[in-house]
Amino acid sequence: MNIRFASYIFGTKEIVEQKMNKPTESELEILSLLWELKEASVRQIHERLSQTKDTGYTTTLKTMQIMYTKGMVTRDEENRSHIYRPATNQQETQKSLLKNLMSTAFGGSSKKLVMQALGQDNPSKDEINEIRAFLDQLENN
Amino acid sequence: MNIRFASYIFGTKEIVEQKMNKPTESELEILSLLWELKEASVRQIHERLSQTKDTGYTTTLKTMQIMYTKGMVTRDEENRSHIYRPATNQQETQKSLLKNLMSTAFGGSSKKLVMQALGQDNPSKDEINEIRAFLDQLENN
DNA sequence: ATTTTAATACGAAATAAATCGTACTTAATT
DNA sequence: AATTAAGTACGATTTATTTCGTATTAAAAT
Repeated sequence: MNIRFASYIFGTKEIVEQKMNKPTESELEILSLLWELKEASVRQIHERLSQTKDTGYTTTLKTMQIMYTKGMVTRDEENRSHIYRPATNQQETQKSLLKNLMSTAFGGSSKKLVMQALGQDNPSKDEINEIRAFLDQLENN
Repeated sequence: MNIRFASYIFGTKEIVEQKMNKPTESELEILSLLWELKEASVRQIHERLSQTKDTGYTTTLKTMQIMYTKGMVTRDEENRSHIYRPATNQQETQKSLLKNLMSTAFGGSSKKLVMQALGQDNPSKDEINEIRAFLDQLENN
C-alpha cells in the first residue's frame, strides 16, 4: 500500500500535497540533461544520450512522452520539433533521491555518505574550501 | 548491450573482473538490514521490514532467495531456519550507488551532492569536525 | 508536384522486479 | 501418534519499465 495523495479541507480551501514520484533510471538520465541544457528537443537529448548509451531514437522519444504525461517535463509544441523543459525542481528531486539513498544504503547517516562521496571523486582545492565554508555555516545555526 | 564479464588470460593466470550488479530497491533494503545485523533469518528480516513496509512474509523470503542465487548473500542451512549474511561489501556497494547517483543526478559533481546531503540532515558538531578532518586529509594528498 | 527526410504518436512486445499462493517438509505441541 | 506451527521452495501472476516497430504527418529538397 502506497499513499500517493493526502487531501485536507480547511473551510473552503483545499490543499493537496502530492508526493513527488521518483523518476526511473532512464527518466533521470534525461531529466539531468534537461537540467543542464534548460531546454531541448528529443533529437538533442537523444544525441547526448546515445554517446553513453546504446539506445534507439524512438525509445528516447517514448520515454520523454511518458515523462510529459507524468508532468515531469513541459513541452512547447509550437514547432514541429517539440521543445521540452524540466518541470520538476532539480533541488527537490536531488534531495529526495539522496534522502532515499541515505536511508536505504547508509543507515541514515549523512556523515558516512558524505565521506564516501568525497573519497570517490577528487574535489579541487576550491571545492574543498567551499565545502568548509558550508560546514562553518551549518555549525552557526 | 551490457558488458557483464571481462576475462583476460595472462600466461597461466586468469583474471576475471565481474561487474557488481546493482541491487534493486527491495534487495537494498534487505542488504542494509543484513549489514546492520551481520546475520539474520528471513523471519528477523521480515519483522524489521514490515515495520516500515506493508509486505508479506513469502515476498521477503522469495527476495532473499533471489539474492542468494545472485550471490549477493550467503546462507547457513545447518538449521531449519536458514541464516543469511551479506556477501557484498558494504563500502563497495555504497560507492557504486553513490557514483551512479552522482553522475545521473548531480552532473558528476561531488561538491553539489555533498552539500545537498549535509543540508538535508543536521549533522552534529562532532560529525562536522570529522568531516573537516577528512577534508584536511584529502587536501594533503 | 513529387519525393525524401525528419518529426510525433502510440500499441505492443520484451524485460525486470515485486508479490503471493500453494505444496511440501520438519519440528514442536498436544 | 496426530495435529499444529513454522519453515523453505518455487511457479505464476501482477506491475513497472524499457524498447522498438509501424503508421502518420509535415517540412524540406528535388
